[in-house]
Amino acid sequence: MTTTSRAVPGGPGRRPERPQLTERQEERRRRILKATAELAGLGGFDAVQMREVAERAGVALGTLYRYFPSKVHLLVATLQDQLRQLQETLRKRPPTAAEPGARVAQTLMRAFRALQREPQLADAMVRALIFADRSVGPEVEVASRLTSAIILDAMGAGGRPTPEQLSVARVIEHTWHAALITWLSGRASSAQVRTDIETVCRLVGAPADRP
Amino acid sequence: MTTTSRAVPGGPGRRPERPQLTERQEERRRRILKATAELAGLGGFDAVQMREVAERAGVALGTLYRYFPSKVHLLVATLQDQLRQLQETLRKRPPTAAEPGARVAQTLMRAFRALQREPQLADAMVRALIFADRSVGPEVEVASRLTSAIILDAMGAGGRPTPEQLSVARVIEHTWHAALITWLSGRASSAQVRTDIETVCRLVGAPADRP
DNA sequence: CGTCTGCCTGAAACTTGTTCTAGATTAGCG
DNA sequence: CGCTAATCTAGAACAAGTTTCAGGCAGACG
Repeated sequence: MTTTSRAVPGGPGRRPERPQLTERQEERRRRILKATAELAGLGGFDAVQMREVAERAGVALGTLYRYFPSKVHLLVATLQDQLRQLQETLRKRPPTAAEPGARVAQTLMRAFRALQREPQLADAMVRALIFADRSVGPEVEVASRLTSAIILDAMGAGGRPTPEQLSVARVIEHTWHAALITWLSGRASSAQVRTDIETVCRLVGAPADRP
Repeated sequence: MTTTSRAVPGGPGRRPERPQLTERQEERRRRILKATAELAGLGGFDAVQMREVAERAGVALGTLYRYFPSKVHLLVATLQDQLRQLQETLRKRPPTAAEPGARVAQTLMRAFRALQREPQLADAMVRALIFADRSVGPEVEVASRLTSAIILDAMGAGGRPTPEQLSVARVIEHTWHAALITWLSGRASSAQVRTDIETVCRLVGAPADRP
């Protein structure tokens, strides 16, 4: 048993994230993520069962685990996908409000409406994100960075945000996640979520350049 | 199979929370929670294994499940215990700062230091809290209410808080939970947690009577 | 073309949360 | 005390995440 360092498709190469993937491998990966999103959309976190994902994606169970080392990894990767899509959409149609705080609120409410259309998918992704332990650290970090970037963009702090702006964005991101959790677990209405989002955006002001 | 409504010790009686419990039963319940806290303190969420808890508590597995219908229920009950203890402590030594925001920050930092002493226990309880699904709704609600009460107390809104104060407390509670999560999953340092707490308390001001 | 290495498959095994069953114990109660 | 229903115990059984293993296939390289 030498230092095998079993070559995971998802990456021994450290930096290049996901190094060179064969065409067929890229294809497999896509099928896995598609199957995951389908099942998640159907029944949430619990409905994403690894055997079922593997079957739908037409890969062996072992292969699924080679691409994504755990169910949480798989779902966080799915979240990354969705966040990137959202980022695309926002780039095309940015929020229109004048105040930074209002723009952030507008952006998050848009995202929230999208999640409301697929509450089960939202459940799967968010639960995975917050349940993730240290072993998923890097992947969660990527998702978190995407979220922060979306918020900072809405704040108008696109390029080089100040430390203060970063702190504010963190607080907003935290509130966003926690509000989603309470909504998903049925302890808060969607109206309550809206209130929470508006409250935090209003209170912290999401200032673009305030000293 | 009639409408058995299997009489769980934890309560068919709805309101009285946990109705009349025999001495022996109360004793069992204590042993279970003790074993849970021990295991959790040792290795966090994953180390709390139902068989092991049952064995340490000296009860059968079936009994454990009769008292706490799932691992998450068990850990949320443990959290409730700890929160009540914290509340006691705070009643004896309330925060000293003059500003409401500062008092909240002081209170939360005190709680955070306590958690830092038992990071694994914190891991188990917090992960359970946020991972809880609808079936744990009532228990999570209790824990959430305890947390809110602690924050509102620190704000000086003890008796009858205004809607604005409730919103603010919600945002603070959300940030608190989310900050803990990022700390527990190793994506934020304890210094970062302190910053987040101070940021949200400062930004929202935790106003005691502001219109 | 043949071989070699690494990826993929199918299937079984293992782990841990959860459920179920049969029998022993206990708590209430007449 | 003796009866009844509820509770507890020991242990098997089941479900889903994860690991492992033997063998097949494919592309790289000589």
